[in-house]
Amino acid sequence: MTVTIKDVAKEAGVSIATVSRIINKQAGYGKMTEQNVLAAIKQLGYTPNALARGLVGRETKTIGVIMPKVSGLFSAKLLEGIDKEARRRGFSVFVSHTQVNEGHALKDLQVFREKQVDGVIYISDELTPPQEDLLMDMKVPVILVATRSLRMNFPYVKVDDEQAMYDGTTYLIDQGHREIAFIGGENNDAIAGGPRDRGFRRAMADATIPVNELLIYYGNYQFESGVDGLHAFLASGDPFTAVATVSDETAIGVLSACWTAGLSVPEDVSVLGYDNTKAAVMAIPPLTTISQPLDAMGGRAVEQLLKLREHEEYDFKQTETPHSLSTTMLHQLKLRETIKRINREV
Amino acid sequence: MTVTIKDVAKEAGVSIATVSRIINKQAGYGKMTEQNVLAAIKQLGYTPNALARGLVGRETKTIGVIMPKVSGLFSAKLLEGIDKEARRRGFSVFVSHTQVNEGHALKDLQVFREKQVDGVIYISDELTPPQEDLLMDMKVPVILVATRSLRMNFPYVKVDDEQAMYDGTTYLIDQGHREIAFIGGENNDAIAGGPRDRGFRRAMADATIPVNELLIYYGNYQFESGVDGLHAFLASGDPFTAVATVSDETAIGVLSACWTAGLSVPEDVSVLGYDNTKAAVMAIPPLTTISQPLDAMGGRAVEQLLKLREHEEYDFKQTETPHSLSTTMLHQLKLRETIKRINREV
DNA sequence: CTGTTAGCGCCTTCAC
DNA sequence: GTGAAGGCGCTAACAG
Repeated sequence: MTVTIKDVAKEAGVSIATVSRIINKQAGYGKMTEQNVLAAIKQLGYTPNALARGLVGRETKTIGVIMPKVSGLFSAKLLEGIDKEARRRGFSVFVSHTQVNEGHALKDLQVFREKQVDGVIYISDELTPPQEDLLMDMKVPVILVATRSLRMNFPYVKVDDEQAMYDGTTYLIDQGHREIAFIGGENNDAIAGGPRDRGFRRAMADATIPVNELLIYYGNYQFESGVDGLHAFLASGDPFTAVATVSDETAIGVLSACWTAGLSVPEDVSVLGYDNTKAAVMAIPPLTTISQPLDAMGGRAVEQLLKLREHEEYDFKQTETPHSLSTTMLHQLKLRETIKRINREV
Repeated sequence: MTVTIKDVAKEAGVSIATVSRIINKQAGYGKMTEQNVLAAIKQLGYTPNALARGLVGRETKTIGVIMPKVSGLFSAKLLEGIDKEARRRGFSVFVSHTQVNEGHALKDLQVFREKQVDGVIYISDELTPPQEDLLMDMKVPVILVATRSLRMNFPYVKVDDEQAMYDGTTYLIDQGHREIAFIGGENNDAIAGGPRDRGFRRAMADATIPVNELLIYYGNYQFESGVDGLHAFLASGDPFTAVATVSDETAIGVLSACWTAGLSVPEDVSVLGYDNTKAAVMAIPPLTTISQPLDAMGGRAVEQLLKLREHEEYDFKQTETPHSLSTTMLHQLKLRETIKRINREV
């Protein structure tokens, strides 16, 4: 049915071993035979079978990516970086857009294992113990992006979330804001939510501004969290001049809710985002946000992943220090138009 | 190194055939042996090797998806539908977010072929002849989403773009608008751009409103097209009260440019989007748009794909009528807040 | 009910 | 330089 290496061999009048060598550009054959074989290949329309190749060769040139379906834009940007670098290196990418359900990620990892991916990139969610165990069991390189593992020492690629949030909040304070509301991450998770929460609080503390717990809301990084958060703040009756958030989408939710409530941004309330996805530039007004170099992070992730693979390092037992291949990328405050300076009368 | 079916067989004291049967839930073995084998599997931590399986079984339980990196939100919604249905049926999804470059899609198809995907879903872009040829050559089922092939008879899943745009435009007209600008698709492509362009023009014609070519702009479905388009219209000096677009992102670009220009929506200008992605609800003001049931379309695509596979129909020569598995989904006008009624004085 | 035996398409020693 | 042969892990007929 389908044309195989054997057909090519016959057509070219050589053995399959020779064909294999030529396909894989290994040395050991004459210029002439090469011509013949190449001709036969073209003539027959031969395509190598990656399954057979992977079966014997023990590499599939495939890397698996697990990412929660948080924000389309967040994923897109990250994926872009991953995809580009993977492609450059001749790898394909299997993405599992883990849906709502928590169980899926584990199942997807299992599928990755069965499909023999050469490595996995795990994005932005907290790893559960079963996942960690499975990952260790798979004996493949693993890179975490925008997240960390508490129990294992998987190398990660991320920004310093606490510092980033600290810087963002400090900027707000420097602009004269004192009553600052904050919309945090899911259950204030230990991974991204926790550090950002701490960053916010530390900045407030350093400026000796007490934080008003009524102006703190924990959401899930989505648009809805932004609108719900703003409503909660409004309902509290306590005044605030700014709201800092943990994602652009959430910030846009705030923008939207403000608009609905007749509050104008930044005149009535300033808003700070996080991520610097395309949504930030599309927002009205354009969103001032803490920028994560998402595409670079994606590229870096595959780079480190392959490095890990070269070293055949598939063991990630917990240690004191972070894995040597871990990378902390630089965040940056991206000034746009949602934060206004407040002149306080003394 | 890795544990195989053979190890399990030895551990359980049976033959590999029996193990295989049990794994695949085929009939023919005793309760007892099943217990033993299952125990051995668990004990050894055995996982089937999908490559070996695919090599012999001639199915990989994998479907390949090609989609241009147009809009993160557009893709996300569609992918959600695809992913969910595929998962439900035990399939994995390989997505190729075809980047900027046109050459990539063909290369990715080639990779799909080598990896022996069981079918491919091709989204939202015009197929090039080489792609069509390759697809035919691959002998796998193919479904087109939000696009069509001119030369081949691949079944598609889409909305009636012309009618949808006609309806949207007509709505604008019914609301009293006459000077309506239009931002179309890339080069006015034959696939989505063409029909939408025609739909717009037909609606105008039916209302006996001449279209002002200065108020027509062809972009690429992105945010930037919206801002550029609006600027072009403004520069023309000709008055307009509404702008119809071919994507939500473009519409949001218009919103943004209006905001910058000090025009308020919908008071000064009404705006119509297309797609009804999440961006539409996040927009300020929330965007009135033509809704494509993206998630349903995605689900439908895999459904039809697998149906094709059952029938072993891999031949898509051009015919008079569309393929019987083609589906036209219903579009719908999603009224929100970017279109205002105009009362014209007579 | 269960084991034996062929391959699936390819790569990789090992001879020649 | 090139060919023959032995698997990679698994499924699918055949035999029992």
